[in-house]
Amino acid sequence: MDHHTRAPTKGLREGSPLKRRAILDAARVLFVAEGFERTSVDAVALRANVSKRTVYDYYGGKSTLLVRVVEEVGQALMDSIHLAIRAHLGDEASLTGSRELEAALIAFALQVASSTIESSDYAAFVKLVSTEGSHLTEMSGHSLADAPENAIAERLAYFAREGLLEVTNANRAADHFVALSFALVINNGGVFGKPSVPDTTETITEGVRAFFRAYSAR
Amino acid sequence: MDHHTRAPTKGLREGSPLKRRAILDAARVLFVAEGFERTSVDAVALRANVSKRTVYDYYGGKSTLLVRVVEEVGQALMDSIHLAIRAHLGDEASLTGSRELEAALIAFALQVASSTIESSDYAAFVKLVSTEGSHLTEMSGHSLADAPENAIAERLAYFAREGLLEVTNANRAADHFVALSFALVINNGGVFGKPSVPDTTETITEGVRAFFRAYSAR
DNA sequence: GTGACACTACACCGTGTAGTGTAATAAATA
DNA sequence: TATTTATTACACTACACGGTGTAGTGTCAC
Repeated sequence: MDHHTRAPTKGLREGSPLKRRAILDAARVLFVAEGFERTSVDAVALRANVSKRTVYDYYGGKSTLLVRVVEEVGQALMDSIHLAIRAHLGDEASLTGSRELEAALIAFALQVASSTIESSDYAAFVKLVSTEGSHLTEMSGHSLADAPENAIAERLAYFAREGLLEVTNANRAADHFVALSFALVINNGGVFGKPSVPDTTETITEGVRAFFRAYSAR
Repeated sequence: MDHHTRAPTKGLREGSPLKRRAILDAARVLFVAEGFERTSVDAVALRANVSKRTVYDYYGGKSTLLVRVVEEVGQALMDSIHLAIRAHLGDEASLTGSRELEAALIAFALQVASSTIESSDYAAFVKLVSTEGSHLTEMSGHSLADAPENAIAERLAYFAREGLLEVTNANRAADHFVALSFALVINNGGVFGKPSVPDTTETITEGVRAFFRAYSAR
């Protein structure tokens, strides 16, 4: 894993890793909870038990703080997905039958959902990115956007090659998979912000089942 | 800023319907394009060719303006959906075969998408609501949230009764329908804000096809 | 001690912006 | 024409917030 190693802005202080963490954590929580615009730098400093000046000395300003937060959470999501793929959808997995594959897909989606989405209001974070994303033109890791879906698409193509799925367009299939599982959990029950909060496990399970009905090789 | 929030119908001026429209239209366009926070009341007044004072005389303030905009667009969406349902999924429609139903579902989704979603960046509007929605606790018409999905669920249940679909939970099926069609168009290609902009028609068509594969009675 | 450094506390600036008060003016109405 | 009403133009308040400069304090190494 390559780290920054770069000088994005000048005259920043290195400081203690603990304070860096505290600031970044505070920023993430507040951005997610209140939104980027509504979160003041003072509030971040207060929550991190750090002076406002230190926030500016560590990170260059509010916008860079947002960039760092997005980078970090995006990376966490990607790691989580790759981990879950290795755990349930790897090449060596003995997914010989249709039932096994369905179960594996469900397990995969459940693991990703529980490890990242549910924790710390990941849902709100995605909204944050898609909303405040206009401030993120300078995202170093655009990999954030494509990587997850690409990874899933690659696996689906693999299972298609194995004769377990019927997939003509892997990327679209991946979009459908995400739409039926994670997306449903994130914006709860549809695009029109419903208030109902059904069981995440059930939502994911049924979503993946529907995906499987649509894409399994008969 | 924690003052009042209470003066919905008190001391407001009636004024001319034209100016009301102009103000509301300007607010809608700017809120959608720039976001609620980033839009100043001055900008709204400027765009509506009206003095800022008039904006405050007509509507009570910025937040009420947002509420009115959300109410209106939500209503437009609902009307559009009901219209499309009547046009393609009505009881009297001669949907005897499986192929006809699939085609009708596609036509329905395409009509809703083209009449509301594409026009005037409805996508951005949905994001606006889901983001600034915390300011909308006092939404008079909560019908905005439930109605669309409920209407779709009702139709799906009907087709299930007719033996054309296999649906155990109509509401969940409706969620899946929306997720595979409108939601995919709105947040383009997945939850992780992809930059790609494929054809809306193709996205909708393929999404509904996938839905049909998952829910058609074999 | 002395210096180098990290950090805080705090005052401060500039700016953007919600919201109000009011005088002047245009338009409708009597 | 006189009066009332709608609307504008504009000044003005209040305030939140991003960002900076700086004085002072604690800490550690030499």
